[in-house]
Amino acid sequence: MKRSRSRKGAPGIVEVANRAGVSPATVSRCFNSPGIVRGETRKRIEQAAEDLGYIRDRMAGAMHHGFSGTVGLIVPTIDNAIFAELIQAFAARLLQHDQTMLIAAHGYDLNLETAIVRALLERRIDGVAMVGLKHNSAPLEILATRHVPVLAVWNYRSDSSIPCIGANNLEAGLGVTQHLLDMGHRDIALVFPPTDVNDRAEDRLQGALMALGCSLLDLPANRFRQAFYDIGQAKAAVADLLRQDKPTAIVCGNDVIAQGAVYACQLLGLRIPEDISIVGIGDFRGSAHMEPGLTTWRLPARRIGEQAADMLSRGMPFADADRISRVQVPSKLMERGSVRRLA
Amino acid sequence: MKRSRSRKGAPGIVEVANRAGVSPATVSRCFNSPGIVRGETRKRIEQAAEDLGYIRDRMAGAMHHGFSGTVGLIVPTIDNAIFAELIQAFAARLLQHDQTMLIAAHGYDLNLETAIVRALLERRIDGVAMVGLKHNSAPLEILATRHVPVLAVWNYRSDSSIPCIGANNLEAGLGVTQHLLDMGHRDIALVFPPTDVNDRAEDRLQGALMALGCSLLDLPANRFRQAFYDIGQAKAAVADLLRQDKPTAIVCGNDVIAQGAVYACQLLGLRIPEDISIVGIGDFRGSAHMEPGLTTWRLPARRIGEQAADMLSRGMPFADADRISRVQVPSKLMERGSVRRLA
DNA sequence: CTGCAAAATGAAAACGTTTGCGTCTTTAAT
DNA sequence: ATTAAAGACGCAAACGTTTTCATTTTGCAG
Repeated sequence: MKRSRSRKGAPGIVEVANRAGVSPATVSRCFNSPGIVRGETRKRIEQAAEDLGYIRDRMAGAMHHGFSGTVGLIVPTIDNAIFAELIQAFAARLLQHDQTMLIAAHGYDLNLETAIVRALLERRIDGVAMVGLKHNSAPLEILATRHVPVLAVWNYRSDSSIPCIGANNLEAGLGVTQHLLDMGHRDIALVFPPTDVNDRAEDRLQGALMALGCSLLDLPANRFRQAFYDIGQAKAAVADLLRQDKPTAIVCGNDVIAQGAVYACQLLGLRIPEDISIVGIGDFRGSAHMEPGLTTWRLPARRIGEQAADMLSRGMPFADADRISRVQVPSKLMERGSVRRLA
Repeated sequence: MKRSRSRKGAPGIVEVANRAGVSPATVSRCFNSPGIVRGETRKRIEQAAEDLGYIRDRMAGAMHHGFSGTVGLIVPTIDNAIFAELIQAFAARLLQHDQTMLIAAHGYDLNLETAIVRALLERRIDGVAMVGLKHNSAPLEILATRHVPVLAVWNYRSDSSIPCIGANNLEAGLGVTQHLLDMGHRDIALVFPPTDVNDRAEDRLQGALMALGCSLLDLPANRFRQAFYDIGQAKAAVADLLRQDKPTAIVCGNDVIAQGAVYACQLLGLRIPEDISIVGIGDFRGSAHMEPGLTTWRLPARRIGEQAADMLSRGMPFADADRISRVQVPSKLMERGSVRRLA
């Protein structure tokens, strides 16, 4: 039934060894610690490997020392501008470290994470990066049991229970809202996604409310809207918001929502920033080129991705029992044209 | 130096076997062909596996039958809306088949593909999907030698040399341009990326020229611009184009370029579609919600991704020497508001 | 030359599964 | 009840590396 793959044309380490006139052990050493084989021998081996088109089998190797050279990345979604830059940077940097990336998306369904973690573990990943600090305990426990390093990316909290690298999202929410206040805005609406499974949004919202000096409940009904990270949905939500009495500015949970907000304004014939100001969070690809350019909070996705890859590639001495390593990457306001200064 | 991972807490198949009072062989069978073990025995084994938190090691298994349960996906870029939907769909469907995805991007540098293919092969992928029909021979040969199934995704050509699944990009380029002609436009400009390493763009451009009934050389200097798939670059290119004598419509190589074109128009104060019409290709996430909605050619990314995953998961009997399977998925014009009918 | 430490290499035992080939039960047919 | 066929299961040999330990070679000082 299951026809076993005839690895006919694929030479193994022993074929290389034979051709080079050495033992398989030496060939293995030649690849893993080139320093300990004699120069001339190494030349011969490399030549033989080259001739035969040898490609090592890391799985076989992984059976011994347990390292597969592959790490996992778990994101809420790929189908979206949000994590694109992160994923790309992570993958690219990993490749430089001679590692590869196994990626999976759970679509903001944290329960799916358990299945995903299992699937990754079956492939013996050396470590895993997962977006966000909020996770079910099940997958975390499984990973802990196997001693697989876990790194939370994207968000930073000084009191996170797992190692993390990311920006301070509270600061982001606070920052953009404060900017609006600084520009003289007093009537500000908020458009955010549900925060129950999204700690990034949770922190941003909290930061925004902190700047506003009030709680969500204090907010007038028409100064808050919920929308997933989806342009169409955000557009609809904002359009609905704007059809009633308008605020002078809108804080969007991220740039995707901001994009939807911009479309909503265009739909209603409102000019930005003359009629209404908009700020986003994230500074995704393209946000700078919008008309007007979107004022937003820059989250250094590329840097986070690269550094996460570095951390996971190294011996990764983070989370050594008592000391959890937490890295906060700097983020900052990008002032562009979508905010108007009020008298 | 390299502290070997103490897989202390990780039970193997033999621990499960002991606890269930059977041999490892039976446990293995219980997972791979549940049908051939007695119901009562199976229950006991499953219980034991559950208790111990057993997670099978597919690498060990892969050493025998050669299948790792992982397939590769090679795309030009992740950092972009273009392939996001494809990647997401591919990964999600793969997960349903109990497979995982190893992904890598080459950034439109085909030479990098060889290194990527090697990296994937070292992990013993069961198959690989790569965007596009144009590839160097080196990676293709390595894959062929190893009998690893290859599937080109995204573009379709009836005469492709490797199995493929995708839309007919020539038809796409032809279709949007013809639509413009049908709407009365006669002065049309083209904005496309370099076509030397991008067969999708190549086909689209050819289709557009076909509709126009001329070659690229016949085109007036100010009716063609080159821009990579980057919003900022496209915006600049189109703005440059529009500052001189304006065409009545622009055909964009894809929706990313179209987005840049829209921003360029907004920058110059041109209204769409009153002052100028714009069409894209791709129908990416968000294109439908723009103001006005972008008229574009819908490439069913989700469907391509899912079907590609299905093909690669099955025994994949495509490319059986003489018979190369080529799947063309239907694509179509999405008429929205960015094109104006001319008198 | 001789002898010895250091360096280079080889032999073989892992690693955790799968699977072909037997053996021992069942079940069903006579 | 007897026997054959089918069904369950166990044994042990793979799979392609890495790594420990032992052995051989090399370099060098005496």
